[in-house]
Amino acid sequence: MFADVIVDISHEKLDRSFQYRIPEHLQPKLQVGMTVWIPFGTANRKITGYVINITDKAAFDEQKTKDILGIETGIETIEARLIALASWIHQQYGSTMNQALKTVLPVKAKVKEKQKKTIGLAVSKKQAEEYLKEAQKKHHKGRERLLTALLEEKDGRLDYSRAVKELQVTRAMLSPLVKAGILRVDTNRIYRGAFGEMTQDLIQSSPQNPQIPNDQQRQVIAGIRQEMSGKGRPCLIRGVTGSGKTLVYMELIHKVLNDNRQVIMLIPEIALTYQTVRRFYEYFGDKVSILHSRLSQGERYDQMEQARQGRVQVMIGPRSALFTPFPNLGMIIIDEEHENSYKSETMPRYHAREVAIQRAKMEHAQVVLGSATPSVDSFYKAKTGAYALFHLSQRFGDRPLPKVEVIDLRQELRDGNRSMISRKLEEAIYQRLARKEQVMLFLNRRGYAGFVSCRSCGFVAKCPHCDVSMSLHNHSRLVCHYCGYGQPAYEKCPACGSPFIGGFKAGTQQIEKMVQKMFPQSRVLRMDFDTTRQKEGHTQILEAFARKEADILIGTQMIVKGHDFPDVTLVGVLAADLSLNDSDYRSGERTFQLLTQAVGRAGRGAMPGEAYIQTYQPEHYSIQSSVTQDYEAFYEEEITYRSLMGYPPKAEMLAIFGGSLDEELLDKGMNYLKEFILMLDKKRQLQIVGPAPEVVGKVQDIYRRVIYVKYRGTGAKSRILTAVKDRLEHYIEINSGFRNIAIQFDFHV
DNA sequence: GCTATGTCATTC
DNA sequence: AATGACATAGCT
Repeated sequence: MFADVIVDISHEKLDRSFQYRIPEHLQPKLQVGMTVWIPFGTANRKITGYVINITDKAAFDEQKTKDILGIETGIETIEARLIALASWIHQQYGSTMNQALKTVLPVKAKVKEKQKKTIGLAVSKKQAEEYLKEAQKKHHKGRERLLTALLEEKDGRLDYSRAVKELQVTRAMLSPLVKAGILRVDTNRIYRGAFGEMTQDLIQSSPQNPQIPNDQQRQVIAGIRQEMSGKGRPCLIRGVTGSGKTLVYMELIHKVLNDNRQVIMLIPEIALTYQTVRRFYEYFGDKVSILHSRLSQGERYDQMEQARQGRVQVMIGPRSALFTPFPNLGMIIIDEEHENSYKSETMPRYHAREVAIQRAKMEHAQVVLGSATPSVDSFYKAKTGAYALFHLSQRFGDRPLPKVEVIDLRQELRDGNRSMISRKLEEAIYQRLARKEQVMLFLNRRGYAGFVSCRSCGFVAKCPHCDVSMSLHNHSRLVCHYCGYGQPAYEKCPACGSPFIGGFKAGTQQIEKMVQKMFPQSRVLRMDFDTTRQKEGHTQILEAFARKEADILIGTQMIVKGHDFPDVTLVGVLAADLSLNDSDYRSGERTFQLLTQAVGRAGRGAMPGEAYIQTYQPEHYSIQSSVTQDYEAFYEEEITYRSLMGYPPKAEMLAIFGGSLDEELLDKGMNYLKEFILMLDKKRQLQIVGPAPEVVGKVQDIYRRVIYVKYRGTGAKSRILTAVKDRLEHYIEINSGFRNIAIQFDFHV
């Protein structure tokens, strides 16, 4: 018998399985998913590996096949399923198997003591100085660098990895010195500190009487139960804000727990507030455990271990909670499923929603998605019957929606008001201040706002081929980040001739200054990256605002997610255009979601709320439908646009990112890739867009380019783009020209 | 011709 | 990632 083993060394060249013989005494015990000790390399050094397959067929020269040394115990069969999931992620998203394993098995960081290598002098300082002089005479530059550095250190020793990096010390220059007895290389183990303590105060809160679901909630619960015993499709709940999705989740969880199965509930990190957590503790007591980003590796492992041993049954947390090793997983809930924090931005670039659906399929569990503003992708799947769709339309206590008004900033300009705050909004803020109510001013900026627009008529410079906003480069050229199309910047608006055309600049700091000046007697808080840098800065500001230590809160995305402020009766969106004109085909979708959330912040308490949306494009459907809070209307417009332009979900799209220090090399490489895809695509089924500079074209001296490959038509049957990705990976591997280019793949389906 | 250093292929 | 084999530049 043989076992295919993945070695525990992260390097692309080792990112495949190696076959080992299973010694007879291990044959009854060894299973797929287990961790084993194996001899590796010419020196047969002892390392760990993961068994991903067991077979009786030799796939390698039997003469050279080595034996498995032993099984690493303490890691059970739940891992086997997770390793299978890692394998799916590896295939689907084109990461290395190791990267996939690392995301799926956080366990690995366990007690694995780190080894630290140091270089030290084996002779006295005086002698070392002699050697240094000798080295200088002989022009042994490497030795000179190393010896000088060692003599400068107090204790005469250097960190091995640092020496390699900073002094370019190589093995070749080190080994003769060690042999000659001048230097010594020592390895000593360093152990991790003890596990931190979990906050205990929550656990003390006693179970509360659960709320009773209303008719509509009961219907949804029954509907999902029915789907579970039938087709078991993923269920999407579209529930307007305040319709009580959480209660539905809790009831569903309760029923799954009764079947002796466990539940994973994903929520965006930012929504992981004390209130949410508390509510679950009150209902489920210590059956619930929470993962969050402030947990250390050890604490994280501790939580996972509790889940494995069945000491907790519900795991709540962000993306990474998806990989909780429950023995009998029954349900995965993804709240706020449209949030883009569910998308990983590092390899493997997986989407938690897709991985959740795959894991659920493999473990026969149910997926439940919930959102007030579902992603276009998910709603499309629900419309086409791939998902089951449910609605929650009744707001708690029949509270009315806030009154929403759109303010045309073009008109403001015509009337001579050139500030960022319209007269109407100014007036409304005055009223709230007088009534001692609170105001939130929202700047829906997202990263870079490099777009160009006309403040007089609302014209936005868009790419003629891709219909997304172009970005201004060096104040002189407009560039499309999808296809690379470029043109000189406008001096006058091509639509109305106005000279008021240019880049859009607006920062929270300027707004703060202006508001402070406009309302000198008011207390203003600002929340953005700068003010939340320090740990807990985030919650500190929100808590201060909740305690009414300020009248006006100014901020970006972070202020509109998840937090309830009962005394906020006015929300102002300062420039809806900022997210509307992201150079991305999803900017309309994101704007609708952000506006809906922002509007929902007004009037959460007893007093009715009001919202003002300022914009230069009042007629845009994303803005119009957020006024009426009409998701379906928005969806219909958006899906028409996606269909027309060939964007997901109406088409499949593969993004190929390239990064390199050498711009020329990068451009050459990316063009080669394009040629290669064209050559593969004999039937002309694919559309290749780019290469183009990424939105942020250069980061830390690394130039970045992107190519998009579109395939019109969707469905699991079409594995065309995956095939393209596999061929590209191979092509990149065998061509040495790509050695200094980092390539990443990302699917938009 | 020797030594220090760089580069490359190999790992079941 | 770590190792041994091989290549090459600069010295004696």
